[in-house]
Amino acid sequence: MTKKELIKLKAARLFRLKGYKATSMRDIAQEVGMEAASLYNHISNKQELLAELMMHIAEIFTEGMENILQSSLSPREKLERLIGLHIRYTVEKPNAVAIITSEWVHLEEPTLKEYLLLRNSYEKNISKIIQDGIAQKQFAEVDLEITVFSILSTLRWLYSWYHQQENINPVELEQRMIQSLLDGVNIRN
Amino acid sequence: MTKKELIKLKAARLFRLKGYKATSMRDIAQEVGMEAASLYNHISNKQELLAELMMHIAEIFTEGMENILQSSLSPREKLERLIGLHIRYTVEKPNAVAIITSEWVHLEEPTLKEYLLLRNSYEKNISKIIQDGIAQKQFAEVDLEITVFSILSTLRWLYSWYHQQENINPVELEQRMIQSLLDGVNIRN
DNA sequence: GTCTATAAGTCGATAGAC
DNA sequence: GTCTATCGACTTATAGAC
Repeated sequence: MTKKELIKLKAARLFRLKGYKATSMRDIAQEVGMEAASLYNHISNKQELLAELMMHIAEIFTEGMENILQSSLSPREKLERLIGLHIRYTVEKPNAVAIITSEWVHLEEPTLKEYLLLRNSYEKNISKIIQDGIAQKQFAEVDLEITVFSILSTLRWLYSWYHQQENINPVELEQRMIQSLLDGVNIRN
Repeated sequence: MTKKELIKLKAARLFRLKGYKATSMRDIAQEVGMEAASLYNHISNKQELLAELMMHIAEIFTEGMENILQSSLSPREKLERLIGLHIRYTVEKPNAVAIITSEWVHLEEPTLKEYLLLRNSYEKNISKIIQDGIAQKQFAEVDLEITVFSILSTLRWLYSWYHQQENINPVELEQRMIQSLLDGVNIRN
């Protein structure tokens, strides 16, 4: 791991715990074990840290979504994969997931615009999957807007719930979440 | 409206838009139409603004919950009332609802402890309602933890979705949300 | 009750020695 | 590549004139 990667790792944890604005370069430096001035030999400024952390995880989710969309899975299976995607990265990179959910307001232009573009298209893609599922009669005729919002809220804020659950198995969690979220969407028998 | 109420009103909007840490006393003063120093004739410090805004809305939700619990409604009706409660205050006080959801991390002790106490008991009460509904066979045997988390996520983050919907009728929204959230919980026919 | 002036501290970021 | 020293701007909050 390079020094820059270490700095980003420590910054991510602090941004998550205290928020971007409340985290100082001195805070980050202390975690890394150097003086604040030395950070600037590895990064150009504080905003760069936020931008790189955010765009990296945003691109991971975007790629995950593209893989799901390009597959020949059914809408139900696509939704299951999407839930799996969120659980995997919530467990693997909880800090990054927390930051992308809560700290994006502190992004400056032009990165803010780039992020919002990815975010919008991500939401539209979820909407499309559910719409397809309804059209193919795999899902009940639910309220599209509210269902998308509800699923997205649950997936986005999973990190805040997950980190206080200690002995939970990610694989088991995935099964429980799939069942819980899809039973509200799934066609009744 | 007193000057203090006006200050809290303007502060709430800025805390929501920019976050507590990124909002300066000068920002608030400018919105109110006075100098930053003059604010201190009406409030004692910045943290007091956050604490009063947060605890006021927290108590509103706590009282709403108590009214629901003390009623003789069925679990399903209680959950419907709870959804109505969140929609009402999301529409009436979107800034306060946003702040309680996103800015509570910046609360200082002892208010932080008080807030977390209310928050914990609120979550336990939702859990109790759903548990009762399952016991009375009004709800399906859903995964309790995940269902509570999912409903709470959806209700808490409603403000972020609502403020970008322009022509939505709160009464209609309530019906749509009740249907959407409860169909995932409700027993299948 | 509002203002100007300012205290006392923190912020992000840079300069330059080593 | 890390340090010390420091700049200049900004922060919350107070003192005191009016």
